[in-house]
Amino acid sequence: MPNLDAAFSALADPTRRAILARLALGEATVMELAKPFEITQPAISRHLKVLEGAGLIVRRVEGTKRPCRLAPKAVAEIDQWLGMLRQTLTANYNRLDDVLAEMKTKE
Amino acid sequence: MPNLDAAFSALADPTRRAILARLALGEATVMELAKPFEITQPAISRHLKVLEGAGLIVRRVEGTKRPCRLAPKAVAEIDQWLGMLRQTLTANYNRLDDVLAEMKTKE
DNA sequence: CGGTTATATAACAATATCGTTATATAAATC
DNA sequence: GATTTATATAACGATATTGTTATATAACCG
Repeated sequence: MPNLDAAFSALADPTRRAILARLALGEATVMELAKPFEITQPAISRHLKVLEGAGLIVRRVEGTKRPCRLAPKAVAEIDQWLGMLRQTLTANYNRLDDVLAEMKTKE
Repeated sequence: MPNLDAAFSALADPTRRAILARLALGEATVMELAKPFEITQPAISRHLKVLEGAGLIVRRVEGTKRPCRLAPKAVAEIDQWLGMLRQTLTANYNRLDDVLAEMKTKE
């Protein structure tokens, strides 16, 4: 069972999305991830903790460093949830719905 | 330019996700949406305001009622952003990454 | 018109979030 | 062994979020 609350909540922050975007290019250490931002290192550490807690990233220990990488599983789970809405988007009855709404408006 | 902050933030709440799930089945009024929940009507009204602010739903006026429906556009935009991560998930270099990580661990 | 129904808004308390600075820890290096 | 580097944690203030109750508004109904 994924924690969608935590996952979406984690994605709601632009700094965290930028971190994920960076990690999409491959593994990176905390300092590497912090560099592009103007916020302090502790702030980044906490963002990473949030991302880890949401299952969006995983970390390993390598000496003093803690390289981070994307966790495919969590992203897949978010994707799965969105799939439900996506289905509605593309379904025909959605267009029908639009038409009906249009008709009612004109009444 | 979509507001991903607002969109993901809106999705972070389970009540709001449930509302969206309900709307995926078709239009519904505020009262209809409120029924399954134990929270009060004003709370639902505010959740809807959040969803509307995030562009995830649209509302029309029909007498006293304000029927809500999913807004395809916002969902598509979220989807698009996630696409970036999805790509990483399925890409082969991700597996390569795993292998490299494995090697480093064993060193 | 008067009462009910559908919804919104304001005010408020409880809790969460985000950034900062200061400090801790542990590995790396000189 | 002392210093530097990489990262984490604690404490704190500012702001945001969520729910509640009370109340407003406007359409509907008899």
